[in-house]
Amino acid sequence: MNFQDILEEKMSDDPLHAMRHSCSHVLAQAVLQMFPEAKLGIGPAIENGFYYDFELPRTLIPEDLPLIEKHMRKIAQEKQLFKRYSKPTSASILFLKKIDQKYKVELAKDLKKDGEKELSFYENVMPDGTPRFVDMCRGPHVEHTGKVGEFKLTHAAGAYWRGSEKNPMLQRIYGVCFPTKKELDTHLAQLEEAKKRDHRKLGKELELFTFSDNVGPGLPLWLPKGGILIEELEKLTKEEEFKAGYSQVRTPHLTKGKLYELSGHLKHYKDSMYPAMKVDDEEYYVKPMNCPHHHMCYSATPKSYRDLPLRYAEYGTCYRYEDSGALFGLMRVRSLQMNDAHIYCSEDQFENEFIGVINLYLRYFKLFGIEKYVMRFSLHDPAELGNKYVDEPKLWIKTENLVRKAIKKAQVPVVEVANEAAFYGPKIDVQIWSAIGREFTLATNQVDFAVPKRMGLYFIDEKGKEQTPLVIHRAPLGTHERFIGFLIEHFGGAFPLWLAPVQIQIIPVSDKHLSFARKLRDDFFRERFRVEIDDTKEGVGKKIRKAELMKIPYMLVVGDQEAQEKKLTVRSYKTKEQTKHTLEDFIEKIREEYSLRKS
RNA sequence: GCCGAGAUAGCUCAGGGGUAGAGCACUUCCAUGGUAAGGAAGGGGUCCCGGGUUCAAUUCCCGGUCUCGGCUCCA
Repeated sequence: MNFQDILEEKMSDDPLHAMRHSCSHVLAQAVLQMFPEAKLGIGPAIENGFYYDFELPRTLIPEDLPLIEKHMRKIAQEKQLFKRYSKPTSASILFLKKIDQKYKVELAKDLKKDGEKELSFYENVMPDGTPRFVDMCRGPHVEHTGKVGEFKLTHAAGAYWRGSEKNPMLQRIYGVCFPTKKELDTHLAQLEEAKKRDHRKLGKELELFTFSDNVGPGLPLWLPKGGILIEELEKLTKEEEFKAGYSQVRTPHLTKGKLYELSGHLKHYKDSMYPAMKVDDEEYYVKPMNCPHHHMCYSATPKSYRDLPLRYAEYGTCYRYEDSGALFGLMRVRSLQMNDAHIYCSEDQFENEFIGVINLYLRYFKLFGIEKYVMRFSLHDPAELGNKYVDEPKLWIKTENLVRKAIKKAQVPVVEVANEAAFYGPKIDVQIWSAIGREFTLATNQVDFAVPKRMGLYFIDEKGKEQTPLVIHRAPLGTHERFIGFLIEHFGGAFPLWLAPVQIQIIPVSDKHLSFARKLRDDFFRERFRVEIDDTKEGVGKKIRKAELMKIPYMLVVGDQEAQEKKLTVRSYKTKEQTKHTLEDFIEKIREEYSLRKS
């Protein structure tokens, strides 16, 4: 269950919800007018609009959508009443029989099986009583089709019936819907704005990363400017982890398959791993995760309870063979560098450690100004024990309660969601949305009560007895790929000074001022600032424009004036204002701005 | 992986069964400039790849690759 579904549940008593859902009925009716043999799937309201799934005699083409919209507008004008019945009227039965709605029949049977006593039907009838459309539906609906608001069909796409890839694929039509034209237009304009922030577009424009057909899908190549983002993030996390008592380990990208047989990953993960390579009669894999490697670091030497908690961190590079259709810019890739760490602790230490991790998350999010996220407490599903999850029913409950207690103590709001856990334990996932509205897990904080035991990890307790440690897997900054993808959109490409690949652009007024510019650049280099000189033979205006497009925080125009006055003319990307500073003052100012990172 | 759409210059895109187009970028020359595009000239293409149809395919058809919109899956 993703946040979209959660939202939908929350929305169901919202008047907007009834309007959008009613709009989906209008869509269904319109589609039936165009394709009388269409089979209806489901048509819920979603955030900002609605969709409806259909089985159609032919594939929709983009030109179909305006035609369907036209039918919809006519239906809206007709002000057909929405009438609720606990069973379909005779007119509706006729209607239903004629079109043999097999998906609706399947739904009705399942609802009955689930103990739903009474199904409800919504009929659309003309003001004179002529029936036009009927749908089995829980409702609620607006009074008549004239009240379905302002809508626009946005796109069509395939979608499995009832979300299962075992089922046939239906055609889904998406639309947006708002009470007024103005709100609709505002929303559409916002979508356009969001496209400008799309990390795939900005990543290209700002020369942060690229993909190459010669390298492969989902394998991003970080260009120098993107490399700086990576360097800066790693600097930050290493400082934070140092302060929080982590130590850094380094592990190879490869391992014998044996390791994953031992850990249990092979059973649960094989499909999303690159296939094994055979070397010296041994199967080797590229690692899809770092945990088993770290566990081998743990077990390298005997551990005492005095050693715990032990925190092993590594920006580990992993490879996952994700479905080709799932790849999406930097947000879903096949090679990823994870802000990983594993905390080995006793049960008594667990709560403190877990809360420590949550607080680290919150500190990072505050630093980046990340406000729109949801913490999802991902639980197991008892029905999937022994299959998707390790078969330890009692340990699941126990561990989930441990986490629940820690969450309560940390006072962070979470949404509990079943059947989202890792195979080895419950987790807290931080859900965020990309500029175009797709949901992703940005960061994750997991508890593992199973793998350490399987792999024979232990420590000697106070009584000299062997005990299995709990392991917390944590990745507050997720992976470089997804986190930077998110940051690009979050900042719209205009990074704060400490992250900006180029912090200062020096703009000489003419060639005469190049040597002055170079001397200045060296002054900034000494202070470890990232500076570039625009030494092209362009006018100042053009150079400013280029620096603005690259969203560089500070631009220094240097010419005769600056040389004479011994002052710098500074243009700020943020304020677009020009100010004058001595070199010393300016360095002091940007140093201060830099220090905000540490707050 | 599944359903659908797309791929033309470094980038953004137009075009179309018979010498391939624009803007920006790039190179050179002129201009030596003051806060979002100075002027001129020039170079640049396997029209994604492989097959088929055709006198002729970048264009039409089939297959593949990659990207995109979704579904499924997931950091």
